[in-house]
Amino acid sequence: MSHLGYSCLMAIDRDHVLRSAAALLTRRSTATMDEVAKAAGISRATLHRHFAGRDALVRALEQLGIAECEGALDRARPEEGPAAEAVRRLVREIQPAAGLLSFLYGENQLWEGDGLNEGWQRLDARIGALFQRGQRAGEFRIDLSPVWLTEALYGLIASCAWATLDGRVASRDFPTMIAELLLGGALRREEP
Amino acid sequence: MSHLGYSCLMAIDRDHVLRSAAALLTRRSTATMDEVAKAAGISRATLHRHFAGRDALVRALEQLGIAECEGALDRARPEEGPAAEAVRRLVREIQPAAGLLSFLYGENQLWEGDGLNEGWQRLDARIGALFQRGQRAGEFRIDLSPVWLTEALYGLIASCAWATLDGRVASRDFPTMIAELLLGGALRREEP
DNA sequence: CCCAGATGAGACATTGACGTCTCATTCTGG
DNA sequence: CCAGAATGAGACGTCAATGTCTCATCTGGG
Repeated sequence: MSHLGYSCLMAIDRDHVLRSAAALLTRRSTATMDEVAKAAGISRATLHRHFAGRDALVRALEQLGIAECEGALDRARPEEGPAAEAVRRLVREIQPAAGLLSFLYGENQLWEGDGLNEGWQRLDARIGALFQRGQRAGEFRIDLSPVWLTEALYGLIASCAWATLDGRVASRDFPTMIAELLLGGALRREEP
Repeated sequence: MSHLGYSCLMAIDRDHVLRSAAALLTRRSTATMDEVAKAAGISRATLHRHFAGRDALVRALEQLGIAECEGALDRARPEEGPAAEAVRRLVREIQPAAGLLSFLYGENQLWEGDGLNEGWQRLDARIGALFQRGQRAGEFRIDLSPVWLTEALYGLIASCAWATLDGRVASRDFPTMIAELLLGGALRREEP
């Protein structure tokens, strides 16, 4: 029956190819299929055996990004403890996927059609619920909607990932910069 | 001598074409030269008489974006009064250019080469100076660098412009959402 | 050893966007 | 009204990326 599917060898390779592509496209989102193949250390023919075309590759990266986000969200335990601490945990857990996310964020092809992947909606709902929980608990202000806070979180992640690649922000500061700005803002807190 | 240049008529048209292109590319950043021409109500031939090619068009849009930002910065009087108020004025003044900026923000072609337009460096310096002024005055916290605050401002503008296009954020809330999040953060302030 | 599956290298056609060109038509200022 | 400038429509040619195909080679399990 093996003529119908792929051997187990291709499964592990596929993941490696996917991650190489993510790393490359994070830097140069317009990279050629040729460059993607080279970056993964395989030939263009083999790349096409894994992914039917560029579109399929981008869709697979989208799935990977969604899966990484959901994993990060799971590990962050968003229902547990103060909402602010949960946000800090989430940002910390999501950092490894930030590059991939910033690539996907700029891939308009994923957003303009009506075929919006429901994975993003699930994520939006879960992150929005976290912010809402913080509002209900009196931790977060209520004049910024959960939807906007979620959107702003994505935007800050993409910004910081890009600034990190350019060396304008140190990689080790990533979680602090995002979480502190998102939670506390630029204004200095009153002394207690 | 008119065979060497263009009549004054093309000058006003050029601006109209530029703004039509900005409006279209804000929505579909991969729009064709054909679509750009149609959106401006002119033929592709005429579009090429104004801009040598797609690259020239993008560069012209970059110049327009820089000019709009510098104008907004001038009108916001960043040296005047409390830094937080200056930031609020800046965000309000920059809103009309937000769509164009979010397009430019995603145009990697502008950033990856070493031919970075010095206009952006001027803007970075001016906005960074505003945040630094706030830090020196004790208004802003010092654990978030001016460079990062500037980057975050760009990111929030792009996020909010995009969310506005999709109807997830109301256009009239744009200045408040950005300025309040950037300045105050999501955490509820202590009652004084 | 042998063979099926996987790979690499490369040729090939296709496609979509781009840039250039021509020519008839329209507009405009004198 | 008229000459020159500007425009629209469209026909090309070009080019880079893509997707498909073939064939020689490699590899690992039986």
